[in-house]
Amino acid sequence: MGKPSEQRRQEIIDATLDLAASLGVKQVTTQAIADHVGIAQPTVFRHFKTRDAIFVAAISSIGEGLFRNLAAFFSGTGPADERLRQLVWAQLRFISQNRGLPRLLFSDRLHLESPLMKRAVQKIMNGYVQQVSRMIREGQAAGLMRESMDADESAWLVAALIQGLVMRWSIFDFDFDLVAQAEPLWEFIAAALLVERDG
Amino acid sequence: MGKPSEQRRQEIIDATLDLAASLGVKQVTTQAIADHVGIAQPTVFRHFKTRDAIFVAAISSIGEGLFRNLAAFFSGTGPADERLRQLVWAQLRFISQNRGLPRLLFSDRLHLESPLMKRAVQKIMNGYVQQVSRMIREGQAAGLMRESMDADESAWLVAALIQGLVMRWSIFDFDFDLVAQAEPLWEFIAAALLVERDG
DNA sequence: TATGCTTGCAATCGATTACTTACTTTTGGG
DNA sequence: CCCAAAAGTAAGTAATCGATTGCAAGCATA
Repeated sequence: MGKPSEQRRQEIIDATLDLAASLGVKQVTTQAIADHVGIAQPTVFRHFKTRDAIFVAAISSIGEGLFRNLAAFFSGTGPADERLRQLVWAQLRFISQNRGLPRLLFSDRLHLESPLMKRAVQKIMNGYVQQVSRMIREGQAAGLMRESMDADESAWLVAALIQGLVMRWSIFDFDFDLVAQAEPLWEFIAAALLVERDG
Repeated sequence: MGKPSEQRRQEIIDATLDLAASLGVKQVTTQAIADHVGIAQPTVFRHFKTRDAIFVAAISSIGEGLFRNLAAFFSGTGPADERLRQLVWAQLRFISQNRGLPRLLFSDRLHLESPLMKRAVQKIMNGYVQQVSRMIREGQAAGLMRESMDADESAWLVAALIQGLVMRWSIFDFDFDLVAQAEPLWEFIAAALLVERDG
């Protein structure tokens, strides 16, 4: 018997994300995954029923990683505006170190072929926006953020800003420092959401 | 001899965009294009050297359509803030009527397989951002927009907002009215960019 | 009418790839 | 120590798809 199944599953998921980051989703064939893990191609199907199931698991895995990375800011104790600011930085840091994420996000496999993958992403996005919306309402209650902005809509737009930025990063071949964009990004968000202080 | 080449080329491009909108990029096989146009599959290669060249032409075609649609707002004569506001509406209207665009934008073919397609998109994005940046500088000069915001960075972030919104639209299966999102989107942009008026 | 270019198609090639089958090896519990 | 179950593989299947080839038909020009 080879390695225990759970360990192999994770190896296959990691290989999938590695390969997606460096080669793109389409190049992540079951053969490529097998080579990367160091097993035979049919063995992949011992652990996942279909290729699609691998991608769904990979999305979930990276989504969990993201939430683990951001949990401290979602439920921290400091002022909401500062937590949101740090969240932006942490998120860009995480994405810049997990390039498989944009590759999966911007794949037609996700957008049309695989309803399961899409549902996994929808779940992650909904969870994310819910947390950010809560932070904004906290900020509003504390008098730090404008009451005039709708918290839910604003949370979606914060998510959209980051996704759009990541999309630009992907289209321009990862050729600028994503984390360095956190500053102008935060300036924009702050200008939109925070109440005006001093003049 | 059949139809003149230019006409066939456009038919092939239109078929590509139609099919991409309804089926996704991967499903746009040369056979599917041929069926949709009503010609044989090898005939497609009489008009385009490779499948990739079809997508590049399709991107360029839709990019030209976008600029034709937005040109009036880029170079209009009214106040910059009002023109930017109308630009947002016009752009969302255009995209909602050209669903092939998000399908192409969020395809792995674009993001990794086809450097030519990517370059075409980069060119469109650069042109778009340049125009928006110019509008923002106009608004700043007219005292309508905050001098504290960098025009170029802000223009990229406006583009990111729209792209992120469109991405959500695509991931959620086009199941909400994109144009209806123009209002909260503009509220966010206005809060970030415009100077505070009345209290 | 002869010539040459363009558009068109049927047939097919060559390569790729997800997945299956039939079989072997390894492991761990009783 | 045995043996059932899990993990592994080699070989093959079936289907897809981009691209090529060889040839026919139409139109323009000389």
